[in-house]
Amino acid sequence: MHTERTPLITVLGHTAAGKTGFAARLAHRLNGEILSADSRQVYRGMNIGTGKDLQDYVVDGNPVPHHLIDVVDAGTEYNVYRFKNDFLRAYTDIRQRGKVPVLCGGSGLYLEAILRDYSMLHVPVDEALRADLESRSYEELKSLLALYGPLHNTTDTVNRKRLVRAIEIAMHQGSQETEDRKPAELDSLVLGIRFERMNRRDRITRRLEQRLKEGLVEEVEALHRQGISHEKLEYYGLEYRFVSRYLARILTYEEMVSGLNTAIHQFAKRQMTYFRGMERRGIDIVWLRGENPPEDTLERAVDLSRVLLARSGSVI
RNA sequence: GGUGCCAUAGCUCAGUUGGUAGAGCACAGGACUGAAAAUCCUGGUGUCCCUGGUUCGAUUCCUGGUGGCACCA
Repeated sequence: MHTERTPLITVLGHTAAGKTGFAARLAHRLNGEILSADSRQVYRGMNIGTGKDLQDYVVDGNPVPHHLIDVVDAGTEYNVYRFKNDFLRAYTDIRQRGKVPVLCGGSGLYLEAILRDYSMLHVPVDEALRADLESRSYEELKSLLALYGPLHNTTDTVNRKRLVRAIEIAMHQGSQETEDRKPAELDSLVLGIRFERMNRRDRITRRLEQRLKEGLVEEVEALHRQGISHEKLEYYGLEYRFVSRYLARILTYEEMVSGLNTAIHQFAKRQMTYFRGMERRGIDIVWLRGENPPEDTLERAVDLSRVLLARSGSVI
């Protein structure tokens, strides 16, 4: 049995780099389809705040098919495990139809889960276990997790919630054989779009102003009216967190805008740190300057993609 | 115009009984496998408003400016 290498083109970059429009144009040229790698855009009804620019998927009047957007209801939970499963299903589907898969997004963990093929088993919530762990102290939970060997995830011990989940996963893995699936190895091209720091900040600030004009506050208000609590809105992204605090009168309008702007700048910086980390862990990223003429950048990306597709025997 | 108070990091402010200074936020770097736009770690970036004086030494005390705030006219 030979190991087949299947192609995957990835477009990543910090927020407000114009990834979506770029990936859509690239996919359009390559007869491809987009797989979103955005941990926020999976939620239905969260549009302005997650930057779900659906019009960007239309290139010269032609809609480019996209996946992994609007896959769950707002207010429910989603995570990297579910993302990986959803990705594999969509990816297989795209390949079977002979299309070129283009992964596009800025959620570093989600991207890396695909590009480095994280192994993740299905581990259901164990209510009995959780109830049992409820009474344990933080230190007790920590030593309990330590019984299962070295930490798989170094951020497992940052709080109780993560500790409990880590123990749940560790116990589950101990109780069953390690998964022996052999995923098709990816033949990967990773393109990264980045702007210089000052330009990145300008773009973020301008886009935030734009989103406020488009009705960001009203969107969050509507979600809250539908029954998503302020407490929950804290976890659906920066826009929802800050606007929710404004609606709850914890922040003034001015504090909300400036605080949100700052938080997005910090997030973009963290994204870049994550991407550098991915490079250190062995993922090659071809960086494209956002400041360059878009046509030149697109042609370069098309050329690089064709080399990859020819190598993997795909016809375009 | 008079009197009083204030002036220290990008911002808000501590502090130095005279030995050139430190918090929060901002900012920078890093970590990252089931909430990842999450969570966490590290780092002080400075004409201490200007001028003259006292002093071995002044951001600190004193003189005179400048700017701000308050009160009185």
